[in-house]
Amino acid sequence: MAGCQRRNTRQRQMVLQELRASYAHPTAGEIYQSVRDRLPNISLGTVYRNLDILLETGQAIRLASILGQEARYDGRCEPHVHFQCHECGRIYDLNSAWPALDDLVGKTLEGHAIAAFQLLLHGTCLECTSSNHD
Amino acid sequence: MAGCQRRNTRQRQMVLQELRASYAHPTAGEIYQSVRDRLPNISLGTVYRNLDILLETGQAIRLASILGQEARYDGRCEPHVHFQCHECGRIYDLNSAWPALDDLVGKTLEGHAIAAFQLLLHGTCLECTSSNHD
DNA sequence: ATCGTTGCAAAATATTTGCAGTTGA
DNA sequence: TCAACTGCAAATATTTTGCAACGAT
Repeated sequence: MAGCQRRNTRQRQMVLQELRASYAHPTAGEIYQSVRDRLPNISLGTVYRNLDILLETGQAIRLASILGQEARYDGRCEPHVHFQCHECGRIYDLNSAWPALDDLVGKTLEGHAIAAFQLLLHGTCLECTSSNHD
Repeated sequence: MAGCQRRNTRQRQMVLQELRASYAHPTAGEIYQSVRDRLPNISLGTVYRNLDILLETGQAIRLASILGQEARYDGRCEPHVHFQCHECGRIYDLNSAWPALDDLVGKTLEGHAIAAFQLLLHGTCLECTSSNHD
């Protein structure tokens, strides 16, 4: 399956478009719901299969979430840092630069060759902090 | 459930003991298998319920895994860095110090208050690199 | 025409929960 | 005692897969 000639199907286009349009780091189920507006017959299985292909081809990233167990996906592929709020569960992209982390890629640490990283910060997000003051 | 008087049951003791004894960042199912050697009647539901309590009381950490979908748990609670091998899936503790990260805790970044972090590096581990050379 | 892809439904995997009985403090 | 806890089994949630039909190239 890995070295085959991929086809550019409408289903795959829509999943990728949804991933790129959403800043919400959607789950497979959320992508499924959104895409159904335009492709009412798409199935959840197809969403999962396309997400796997997008991961394989480097067009998406699978996010490990500390909270919950549903995987989340991100169409932004440059290494970057995420913040997850432990009150509302939302995941935010952080735009600060992390030179120390970027430099790690390609190096070896304690014998292990580092190919990529994921830094997930968590705490209380701006919106939840504000609403806690109400 | 959060503010109640916890009981120190044998089941909870065993789950915690297993977490602290294992460097393998076990899944709930793996903990269940190990604990069954000493408590043959323990149920998987009890393992999950006790893991939740240990997370709540700060005696364990739930690891976000990039690979796979099963949650992994760690009895080491100081913030530290993990490395996951994308060939064998194993998770290793890294013992290097990360002052820049430790300093983040308690600060605010882009409006979000940071309480903790999880840095997960991935790539090929020492063992897989060696066996690739066979 | 070929073969990657799809929809569907069932299976597999992972986690949570209701309940009646048990047990630690 | 008695509320927290347990085992069990059923329910939920999440992801994967088999298969026959479909459709991009």
